Amino acid sequence: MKKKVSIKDIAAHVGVSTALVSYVLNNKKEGRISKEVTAKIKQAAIDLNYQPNQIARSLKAQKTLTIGLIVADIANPYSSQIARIIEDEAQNNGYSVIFGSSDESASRTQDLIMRLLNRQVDGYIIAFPEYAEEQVQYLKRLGVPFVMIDRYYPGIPSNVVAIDNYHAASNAIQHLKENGRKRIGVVSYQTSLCHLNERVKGATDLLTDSTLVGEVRIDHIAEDVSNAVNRFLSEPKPVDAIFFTTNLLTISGLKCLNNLNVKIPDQVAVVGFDETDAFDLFYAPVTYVKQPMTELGREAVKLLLNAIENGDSVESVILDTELIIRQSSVISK
Amino acid sequence: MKKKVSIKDIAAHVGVSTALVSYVLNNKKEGRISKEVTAKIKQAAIDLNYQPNQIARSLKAQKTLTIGLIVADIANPYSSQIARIIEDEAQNNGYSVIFGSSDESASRTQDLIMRLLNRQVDGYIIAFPEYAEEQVQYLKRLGVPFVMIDRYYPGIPSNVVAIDNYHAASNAIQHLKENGRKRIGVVSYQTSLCHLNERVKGATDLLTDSTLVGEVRIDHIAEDVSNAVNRFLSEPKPVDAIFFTTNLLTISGLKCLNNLNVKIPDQVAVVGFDETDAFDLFYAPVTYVKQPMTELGREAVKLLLNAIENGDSVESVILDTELIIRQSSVISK
DNA sequence: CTGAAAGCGCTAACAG
DNA sequence: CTGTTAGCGCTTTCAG
Repeated sequence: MKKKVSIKDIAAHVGVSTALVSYVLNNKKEGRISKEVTAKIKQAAIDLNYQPNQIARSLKAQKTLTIGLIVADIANPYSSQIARIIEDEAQNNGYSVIFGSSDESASRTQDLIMRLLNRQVDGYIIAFPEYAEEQVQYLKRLGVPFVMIDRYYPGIPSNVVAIDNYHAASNAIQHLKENGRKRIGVVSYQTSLCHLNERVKGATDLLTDSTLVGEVRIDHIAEDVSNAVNRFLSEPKPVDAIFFTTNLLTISGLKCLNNLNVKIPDQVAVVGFDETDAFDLFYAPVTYVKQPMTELGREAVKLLLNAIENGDSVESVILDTELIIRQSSVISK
Repeated sequence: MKKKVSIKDIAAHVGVSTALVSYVLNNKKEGRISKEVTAKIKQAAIDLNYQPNQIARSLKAQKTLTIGLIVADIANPYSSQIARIIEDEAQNNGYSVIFGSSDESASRTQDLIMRLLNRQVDGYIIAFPEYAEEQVQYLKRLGVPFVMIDRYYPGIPSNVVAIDNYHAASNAIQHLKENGRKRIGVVSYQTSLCHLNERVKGATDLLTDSTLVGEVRIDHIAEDVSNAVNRFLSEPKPVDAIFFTTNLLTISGLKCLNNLNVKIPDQVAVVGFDETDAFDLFYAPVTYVKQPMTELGREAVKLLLNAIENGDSVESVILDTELIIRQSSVISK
C-alpha cells in the first residue's frame, strides 16, 4: 500500500506550516489567510490527492463520528432493514456505522460494547437481548450516549425508540374478533423481553381463554411452534385463528399449518408480525402488523445525535403500528 | 461522558512510565519486567477500569483492524446474510466491519470508498455495481487491499470470490429440460454486470429460442417482470417454464404468476435464484439455485486478510452452487 | 496574516 | 530490568 500524503507533505510542497494547511482545508479563519496561499494550498491538496486521516482527527478531537449498532442478527430482515435506514441517516450527518450481532446473548452484547468502546464510537444504538440490564447500567455509568431500539427495560429510564407493542397486538386481536373469530391462539417466545410480552398481554387481555398461548424457545423455533400449533388444533374446541408475535414465528407457523394442510383463512385465520415477501406470496396473503421502520431508524439516530451533543437527554419515542389486512384473516365468502 | 482512563493515568497511579504500562498490558518483553511491577500495573488497570484506545493505537500502528464492506443494499437478504458471515469471520481475526450500501451506483460506491479510506480501513470487501471499473482501478492504483465479492469484471485481475454463474444457470436449465420442459423463458436484469450475464448465457446456451429472454430495468422491477412474463405467456407457443436469475426477480415473478392465476408447476415450472423463506412457503415450494453463503463470506475475509498481510496476492475463488429441487419445477403426477 | 509548538493515547527504538 | 523520548496526523492556542 502506497504511503498516504499528509498535511505535512502539502505544507512542505507549498512551503508553509502545517497549521496553515489545516486552516485552509477546514475553511477556518475564513479570509484571514491570503488568497494566494489559500489557492496554492488547495491546489497542492488536489495535485497530491490529499485525503484527510480521520483517525488522527478522531484522536485529536476525541470524537470519531462513528456509531456502534448492535442488533440481534444483521441477517434477520428486521435488523438489516433498520440498519439500512440508520446507515443513511447517520451518513447524512457525517457518521459511519460499525455493526455487531449479539445473537440475543447478553455476554456477546457486553463483548461488542467493549469492542466498540475501544474503538471510541461516539454512541450506540442497541437492540438489547434478555437479561442485559447490567449492560444498560454499565453504559449509563460510563456516561456513553446510547439509545435502545425495539427492545426496552421498563425500570430503566433511557433513550428508547420502540413501537406500542400492546396496542399493536390488541388491534390485531380486535380485528380477528370483528371477523368472527372466537378461539384465538397466540404464539410468542418464552422470554422476559418486555416488547414481546407486551404483545402477548395486548392480545390476551382481549381473550378469555388464557391457555391458548404457546411459548417458543428461541433455539427450538420449528419444534415449539409446531407443538403449539398442534396443541391449539387438538383442543376440544380448536382455535379458529392464530396471532404470531414476530416475523420468524409467523413464517415457522405458516410452514407448520401448510404441513398440516390447514386451510387459511377458512379453518384458521392468521395475523403475523413484521413485513416480508413471504407474506405477499403466500396463497392467502398474510395480514400483519407493520412497523414504521423508517421512523424507527430515523428517530433512533436523531435521539442518539441529540444525546451525543447535549449529554444527558433522555427521551422515549413510542411509534404506532399499522395493521395491514389481507386475505389470511378475513371471512371468506 | 466521563473522561476515559489512559495508560498515563495508570502510569501515574503506579508511579512508573507509560512505556512500562504499555509493555505489561501488551505482554511484550515477557518476563523482562519485575513480577512486582507487572502485578501492580495489572491491578491498577483493573482498578481504574482501563480500556485501550484503539484509535490511538491505530494512528501509531497505521492499522485500524477495520474492514470496509460495501454492498448494494444491506437491507437485501443476500447482502445481510453475507454481512453476518463476514462479521463473524472478521471478529474471529480481531477485525471490525464498517458497512455501506451503494444502491448499485458507481458514484455512491466511490463516495463510500473515500469515506472508508479516510477512516483508514485496512481493506475492503466490495460487491461492485455496474460501470465501476474506474473505482476498481482507483483501488488498485492506491494499492489498498480489496476483494470483490459476488460481482467481478472479466478484464481486471483482482481478488475475487464468486460463484460459477454459468454452471449454476445451465444446471437449472438442464434440470427443467430433464423434467420435460420445452419452452423455457429467462428473466434477468438489463445490465452489464458480468455475473448476471453469465447466468443468462449459461441458460441460453442450452436454449434454442433466444427471444425468450426478458430484460428488467432495476428501477422498474415489478413492471418489467410483469411485461416479460406476459409476453412469454402470450407467445404463439407459450413458455412452460421460467428461470429467474435473482431473488428479487423470482419473488416479483411469482407474484406476477399468482396474479395471472398461472398454476405452478402444472402450467409453468419455476426455478429461482438464492434462498428465501418466501420460496419455502409458496404453495409449490420453489426450486432454486443455492449459493454457498458461508464459504463466500469466509473466503472473502480470508483473501482480504491475506492481501492485507502479504501485499500483492491476487486470487480468484469460484465456488459451486447447488440446485435445490422442489415442487415448482417437477413434473406433477 | 503566518507559524511554532503542544498534545490527543499509544508504541517502540534506544538509553541507561 | 526500567525509563526517556520521538512520533503517528491532525488541530488549535498563542505568539509573532
